[in-house]
Amino acid sequence: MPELPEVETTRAGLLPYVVGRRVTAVTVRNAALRYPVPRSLSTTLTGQVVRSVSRRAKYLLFEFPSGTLIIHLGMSGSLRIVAADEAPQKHDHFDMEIDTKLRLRLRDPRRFGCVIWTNQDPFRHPLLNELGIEPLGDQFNGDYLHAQAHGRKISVKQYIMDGRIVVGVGNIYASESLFRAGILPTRPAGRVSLERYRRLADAIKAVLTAAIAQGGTTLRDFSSGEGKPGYFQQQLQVYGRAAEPCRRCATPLIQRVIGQRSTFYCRACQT
DNA sequence: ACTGGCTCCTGAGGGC
DNA sequence: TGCCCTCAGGAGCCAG
Repeated sequence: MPELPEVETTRAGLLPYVVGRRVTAVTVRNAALRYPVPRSLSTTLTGQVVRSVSRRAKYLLFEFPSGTLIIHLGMSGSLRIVAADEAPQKHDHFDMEIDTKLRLRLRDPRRFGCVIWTNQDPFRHPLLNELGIEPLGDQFNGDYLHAQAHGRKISVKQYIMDGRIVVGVGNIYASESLFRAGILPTRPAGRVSLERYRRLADAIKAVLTAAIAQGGTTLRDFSSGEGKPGYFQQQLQVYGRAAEPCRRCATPLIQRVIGQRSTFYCRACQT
C-alpha cells in the first residue's frame, strides 16, 4: 500500500537485515512486472554485498559494488524479510536471498511495481532523472511550489501529485494536505497565492512526517507480519470519508474524481 | 510546454 | 452462492 511513508518505513525496516549482507541466491518467479525483470539478475547479484539501501521518490535503491537494484512497489507491492525456507505465496514474484538465511521477498498482486538493474548512476536512469524534489528536503517550500506553478492550469491537486514538481505526494496525502491547508483541490495551480502555498508545503511535510513516524510502529513485526499500518484509519481527516461530517465544521465531505483519481474535500473549509 | 486520457493487473466489495 | 460491475494507495506514455 505504498505511499511515500510506507516506502520509507519499508526502507528503514529492511536496512538492518540487508546492509552489509552478501546475496546468496536470486529467484524470479514471475518476471512480468511493469518492466520485465532481467533473467540475468541471479548471475549479476549473487556474491555481491549490499552497500546501502536508499530511497528516491518511491523508488528503493539497493546499492551494490557493480550497480544498483531499483525497486518500485507500484500500487500493491510489499517487501518483507522472510525465513529462507518460508513457502512463497501466489504473488511473491521475486526473492533475494541473503547470507543470513533470510530472504528479501517482493509480493505484488497487481504487478505495477518493478525490479530494475542499472550499472550506471541510478539518478541518471530515465525513470529517475527527471524527478522533482523531495518533499521532506529543505528545498521544498511554498516559494518553490508557487514559482513552479506560474501559469499552470491543472488543478492544484494534480499539480502536487506531479512527480516532476515534487515526488512522493500520493493520492491519499494529496487530499489530506489540501484539507489541512484549506485549499480546494480543484483550484488551478497557477491561482494559488504564495501564502497558501507556504501553508500547503508545511501541510505536506507535516502529514508525511507524521505518517512516517506512525509507520514505525508496524516495524516491530516487520519480518513476520502482514498487517496494515496502524495510522491508516485514525489520522485521515478526509480520505475515504465521503458524506461523513468534516471533523472541523461538520459539513458532509465531498468525493469527486479529479484527474482520474478519487479526491475528498470539505467545500466549506477549503476555498 | 501542457493537458487530459489511457494503460498495465488482480482482488475486494456491493448490488441483484 | 454466484455473477457482474466498480473501484483501488502509481505513474509512464501518448496524442492533441
